[in-house]
Amino acid sequence: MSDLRAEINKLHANICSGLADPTRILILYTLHDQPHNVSELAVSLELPQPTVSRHLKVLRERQMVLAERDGQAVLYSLADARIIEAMDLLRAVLASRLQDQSELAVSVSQDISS
Amino acid sequence: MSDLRAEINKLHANICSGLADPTRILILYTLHDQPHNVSELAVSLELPQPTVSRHLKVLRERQMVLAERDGQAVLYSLADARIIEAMDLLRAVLASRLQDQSELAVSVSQDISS
DNA sequence: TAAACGTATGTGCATAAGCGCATATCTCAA
DNA sequence: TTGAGATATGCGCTTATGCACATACGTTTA
Repeated sequence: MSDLRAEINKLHANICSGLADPTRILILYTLHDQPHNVSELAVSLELPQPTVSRHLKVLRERQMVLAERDGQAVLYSLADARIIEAMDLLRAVLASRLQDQSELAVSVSQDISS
Repeated sequence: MSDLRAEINKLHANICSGLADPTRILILYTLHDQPHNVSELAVSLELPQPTVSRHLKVLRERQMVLAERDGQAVLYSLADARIIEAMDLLRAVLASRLQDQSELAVSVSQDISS
């Protein structure tokens, strides 16, 4: 494989690792609703402010969110709505998986009781 | 937030962490072309067989690939094409980002030379 | 300029991830 | 049933990630 492709895959993996945390997923969906500053997020997500700030740093470094100063606060917003689209697709994959499993569970319990 | 939502976000993050590695991205795109067994992947990706096997385990645990025995070999295939759709969307996000940066680079160099 | 507010980061710690190597396990054929 | 091929895993190591706490930094207002 070419070095260029390898480099692109690294960047791609880097974006994906931005998604690979439940708190950051929550932050991204929250910012998709509307922009928020750090302390708003900390309150509504019931997390310590430094924790939120650190997660936002991860997302900012990957340019998945935009940061804009607003007085003493910093307003964060989603950088690209396609990130949400991608997450929704993965949620759909997850939903199918869970449905398969629950159907399997039902058929197993029917099998046991017959 | 409800515990259920938190649990779903954990599962969601778990799937995303399956994508958060350049080698696994490569494997997923390769399996999207067509199913392959482990040693085929190891040869074509130029990686040690144990490395490929371990990455496949990660993907298998998350039910992102399917494994089917085929004689002595194990044939792996992509479990859900929407995984590729999601990755393509994230690649598009990445492409936009890189394009913005290159445009910025051009405008900076024009600015310097003027 | 000092105090107050909002945000970011340094530090220490615990846990998880990735890799290379050797080796165990499974499957088929002789 | 033994050997060869294909796949999976145990082990040791290094690096990366997430968190809590304290604290530093930046901005506004008094």
